[in-house]
Amino acid sequence: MTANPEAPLRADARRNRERLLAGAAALISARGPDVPMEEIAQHAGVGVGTLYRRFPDRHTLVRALAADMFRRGIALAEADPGDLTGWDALVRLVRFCGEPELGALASALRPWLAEHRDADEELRDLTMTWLDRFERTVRRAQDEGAMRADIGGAELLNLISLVSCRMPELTAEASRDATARYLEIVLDGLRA
Amino acid sequence: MTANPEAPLRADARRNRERLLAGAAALISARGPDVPMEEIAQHAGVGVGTLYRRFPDRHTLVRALAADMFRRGIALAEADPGDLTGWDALVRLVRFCGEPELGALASALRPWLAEHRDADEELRDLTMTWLDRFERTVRRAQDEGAMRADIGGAELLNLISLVSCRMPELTAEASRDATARYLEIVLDGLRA
DNA sequence: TGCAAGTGGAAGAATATCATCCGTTTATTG
DNA sequence: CAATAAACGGATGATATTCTTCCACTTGCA
Repeated sequence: MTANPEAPLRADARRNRERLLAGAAALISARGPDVPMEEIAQHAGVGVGTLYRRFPDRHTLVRALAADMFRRGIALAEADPGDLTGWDALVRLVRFCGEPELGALASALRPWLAEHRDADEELRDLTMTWLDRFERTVRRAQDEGAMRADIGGAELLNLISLVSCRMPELTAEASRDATARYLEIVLDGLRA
Repeated sequence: MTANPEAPLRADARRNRERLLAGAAALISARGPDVPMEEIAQHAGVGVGTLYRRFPDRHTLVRALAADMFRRGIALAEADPGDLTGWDALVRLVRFCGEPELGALASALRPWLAEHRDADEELRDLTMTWLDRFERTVRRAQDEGAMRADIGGAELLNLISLVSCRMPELTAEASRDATARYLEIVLDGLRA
């Protein structure tokens, strides 16, 4: 019990933590941030006790998911290979938002984020960084004249997140396919 | 107590019934089909007792909302003034789906409908009629060569409903405006 | 092999929602 | 203007759901 709070986790514990995060992301994408903690645990194949040891309450868990999501988006935006036009970089980014692990989760967390972002400095920072990276790409595409100028990055992001939501009445693959198709239409609508 | 179950309602009762339906539509659009019955009653300015007398359970209430919604959509599609091109008729229809009373409600009820439609003949009929009217317009626009041919009516309807959802973090008007803007982008993306 | 770290899941507490019931109020009718 | 049936409100007890803790048992690791 000398327990350093930052002590490295035992191997099995780390594995379970990953399973919990992945399972929670999938479940929350489909059913919103309020799915019972017990289901999240079951879905990850662990007991509730384990879930609560790793994430003392729902807020901590959801927060971790949101932070992860932003970091992946930011990383992708910053990994832009320099040889793309602004438009192509935007297409790349938008298509990536169609991936369930990013788009469907973002979609499910949108109301939760709107409510909790302001009270949490790290989340606020991540949001702003992500938005900034996205807007930068949008502006490049607009400056090239490839994209319509009457919509901003924040708004476009919102539209994408609406279209990327997991549709629970469809299978996971069908939902993902539908999202991809819808995003192509939106992209066509964005052309100048 | 000879009560004919079809007896005409007293004037105040009919008024309250309307208020309940309108309030429930708004509330459910914003927060889904599971909002507490008590809130629905409060929002309409009546007691729960009154709500339960008019709609013996939640299913009956939601069903009434859904049926109403379909009927309004069908009526609009059938009221198509003959002098429009297929494309213009489609635009008219899609824009109307942006109205909160139709689009946001449809959006909120989508999962509920997917689950309950099959067990309810009248709902199934209404769904099919509405879909048929919509598809007819879509096909007209496609036959004219004005609209891309790689998306069907059902799919387009689904896309519209995603974009038309009420965004609870925005005011009602802001949400409606955003939807309208998004629909214009989608419409541009639909052009052949 | 020893033991601290990790685990599962039963169980009690806390909360939220349902749905009924009945004393009171109101519209309607003659 | 009464008389009366219809409608109303909202307190209330029943139910269901979800949270969170706790501890006897298991397991990775030095």
